[in-house]
Amino acid sequence: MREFDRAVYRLVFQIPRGRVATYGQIAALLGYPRAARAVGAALKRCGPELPWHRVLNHGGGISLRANVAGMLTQRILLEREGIPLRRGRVDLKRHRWAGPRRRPKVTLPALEKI
DNA sequence: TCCGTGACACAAG
DNA sequence: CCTTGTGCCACGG
Repeated sequence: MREFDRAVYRLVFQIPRGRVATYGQIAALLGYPRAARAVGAALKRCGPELPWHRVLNHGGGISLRANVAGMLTQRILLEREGIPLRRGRVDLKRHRWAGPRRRPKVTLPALEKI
């Protein structure tokens, strides 16, 4: 297992139910803004425990071109968790994952007073 | 090590 | 809306 693949899986695993990300977004979040294709390649090799169906192409569509069964599967998995597809696309404006939450800084005003 | 292959992205026509 | 062409880069043979 390659480091890049592990990094992809680690991140994709964090995408919550009801949210989606794009291949390019995952790549960028990992620090490889031009490795979107490599993300797709990594997901092709991932196990079923990973929420791979939450990763879409730049237009919010499903990229499993030649795999009809896979496309249907991804669509079903998405709709099952409340992500609708209109004309074959997910509304990224509405469902895009914001990315992993960095640990909040602990400089709270309340603490300053103490 | 080199080379072809994409579950991509983006711009142009 | 297409469709094509180009850039990209990890992976596998």
